[in-house]
Amino acid sequence: MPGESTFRELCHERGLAATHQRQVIYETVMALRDHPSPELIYEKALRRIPSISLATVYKNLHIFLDRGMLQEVGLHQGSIRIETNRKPHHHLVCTNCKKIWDLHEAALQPLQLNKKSLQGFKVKRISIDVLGLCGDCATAQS
Amino acid sequence: MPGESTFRELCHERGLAATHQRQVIYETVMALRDHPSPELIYEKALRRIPSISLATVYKNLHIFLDRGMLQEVGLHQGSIRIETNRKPHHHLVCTNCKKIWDLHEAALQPLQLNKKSLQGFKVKRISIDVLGLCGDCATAQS
DNA sequence: CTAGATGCAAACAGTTTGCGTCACT
DNA sequence: AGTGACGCAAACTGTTTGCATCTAG
Repeated sequence: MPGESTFRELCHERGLAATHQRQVIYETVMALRDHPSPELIYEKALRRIPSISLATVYKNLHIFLDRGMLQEVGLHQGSIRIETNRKPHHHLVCTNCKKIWDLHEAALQPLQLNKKSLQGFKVKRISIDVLGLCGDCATAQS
Repeated sequence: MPGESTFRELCHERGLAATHQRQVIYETVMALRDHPSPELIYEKALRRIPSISLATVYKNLHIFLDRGMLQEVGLHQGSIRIETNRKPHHHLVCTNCKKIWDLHEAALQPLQLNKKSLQGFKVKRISIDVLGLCGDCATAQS
């Protein structure tokens, strides 16, 4: 079972115990699409571990984010959102209805940073959000 | 008094009553630097209107954001943050200590969007966050 | 065996809402 | 005069914490 060994490795590399809850939370996120909230991840995980608690989901999501096993989407709307698209990409965010669409990286010209302005900052990734009105909201407002 | 007439105009153009509270909240934000939270804006506004309420600050910040009189920063850390830098710019965000620095637009090469991938989306602005470790956190972690 | 993980419930922080009163226009 | 804004307090939502119990290593 390659999936399981991969998860155990991910944990061991980081000094984390490979618990059942941890694995279910991780697999649950990996199986989702879009930008799920902790609450949604909790609901899905409940189906596999009826006794799992929301606090455990929160604790582990933070651990996964801190250790770089998961990424968070930058734009909030009241709750944390987890990135499930593992390909590099950015977001189209409707400022009216708050929906988020993925923009494949190729839709944006590659970005170059002026190293001098970074002043010792160690860049890990660049998050780009294109803000505006989606088709539906644009027509509704006009 | 040019400042006042500008604010009244801004309100009237949007069909908003130009109340004293509204003006103080707006001027308070304009006088701040960085990315103030509603709580901080409230504290500053209290000095000019001791009876102002936090709810009024929240209600008006949302109105200002909706009407495009103010902008919000994309990365959250538990509370909304208001943009006070009116020049186009982006952010350097430390994923460890959560501090935010402004990056003048010139530090990034201009970005071009592939129109085809936008599918009717009406772009208003592009928010870019460069995520990583700041100098202090990078040395502390190594 | 022991450090660290879990589950529960209570606590919190930030934000929103309902409603009676007040103030722009 | 009438619509919309204010201030207060209570309600909510999302998240975190403390602690007793359990489990992976």
